[in-house]
Amino acid sequence: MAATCEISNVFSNYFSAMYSSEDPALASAPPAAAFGADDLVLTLSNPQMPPEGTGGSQPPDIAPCLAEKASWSGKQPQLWSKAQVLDWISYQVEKNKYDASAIDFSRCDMDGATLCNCAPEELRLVFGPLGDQLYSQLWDLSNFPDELSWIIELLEKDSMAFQESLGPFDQGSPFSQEMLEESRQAGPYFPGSYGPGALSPGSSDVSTAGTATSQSPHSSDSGGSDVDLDPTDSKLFSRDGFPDYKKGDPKHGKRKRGRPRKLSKESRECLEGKKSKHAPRGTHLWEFIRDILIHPELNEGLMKWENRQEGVFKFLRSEAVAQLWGQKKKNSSMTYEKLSRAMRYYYKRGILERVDGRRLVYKFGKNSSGWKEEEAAGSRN
DNA sequence: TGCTTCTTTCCTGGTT
DNA sequence: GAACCAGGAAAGAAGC
Repeated sequence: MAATCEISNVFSNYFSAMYSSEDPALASAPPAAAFGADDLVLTLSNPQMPPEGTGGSQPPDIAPCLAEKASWSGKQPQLWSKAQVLDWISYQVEKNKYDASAIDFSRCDMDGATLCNCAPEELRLVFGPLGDQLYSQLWDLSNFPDELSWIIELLEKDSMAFQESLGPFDQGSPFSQEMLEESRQAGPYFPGSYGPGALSPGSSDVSTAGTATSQSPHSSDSGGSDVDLDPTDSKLFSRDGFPDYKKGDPKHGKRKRGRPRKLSKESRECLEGKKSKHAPRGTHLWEFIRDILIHPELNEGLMKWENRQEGVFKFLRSEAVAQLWGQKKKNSSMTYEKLSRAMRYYYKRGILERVDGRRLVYKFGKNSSGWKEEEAAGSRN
């Protein structure tokens, strides 16, 4: 199915963007590259906001609430007016604390389409060092929201079919429903907008390499070795409103045990948008894991089946999966160690079974469902 | 309000 | 020594 292939490619890009900390281009890149991924994640969580809150000095849980909706946000850069282009440039200048005097404003009189057609060199000429940053941001704005919207559309259908096939048991497939629910708000849906009109990541000196190249996670992973995110490198998920105390703060000694206190109800509503009072719980780790596994076209390089019939699977990029889980649970400090602890609790409940002697390998138990081929197949028809 | 479930976090010790 | 695994303990979040 062609759509499946495209989803695969898109998610490869998406995951590469999120987990490409080992990408030399990204590793050596200035903060610009990191901003791209950061913005992407933030955009997913707070689509109604500009990629980053404009209230720089506000506390993280308040700032997004007060941020004024930018005129350019939620709109394809290609469609920006001249005024919106200027607005966006101002925003970037302010965000990066950039010296605006270095910008040749006489050459900024362009609309979005013109801006998008600029090569990185041209942007650098006009905006100086900020040019690379702008190019990177433009790439993200031009591509990711649309790609995700498109995936979301498809997965939503997939998820609905899956739930129908499973009946009442599986209300709330976390990967394909809740995650999509969160991601759906990423922005307006522009069918086919990442075609030829979009910025190309293929440019030679792409400072955006970290966010834009479509290097498959497989490429450096021949099965088993962990090419994971550094667990401490939580920048990707650092600005979606988590209280700072969640990150181990050496200045304040050890953290208390147990789950950190959540944001106030008001702050949460502000961050997440007004949701129904009784959102279904539905987000179970094992379901999340299962959904990654039964969507092989989406989980490239994250996990794999060792024995589909037996329900045996293996983590290939354990920390990446943990980060994804953490992102879903709005917990930037999630690690594979914590995730695996939760996994081990499933042994007692028969949701998972031990696989002795094999690292990173687990097996679905008799109390899990939805992973068997016939069940999963039902979700695709 | 209290109980229960499901994590999340921290920790120690063992294994690979 | 690093990464992973196992499991105890404590605690938060959310549903009932």
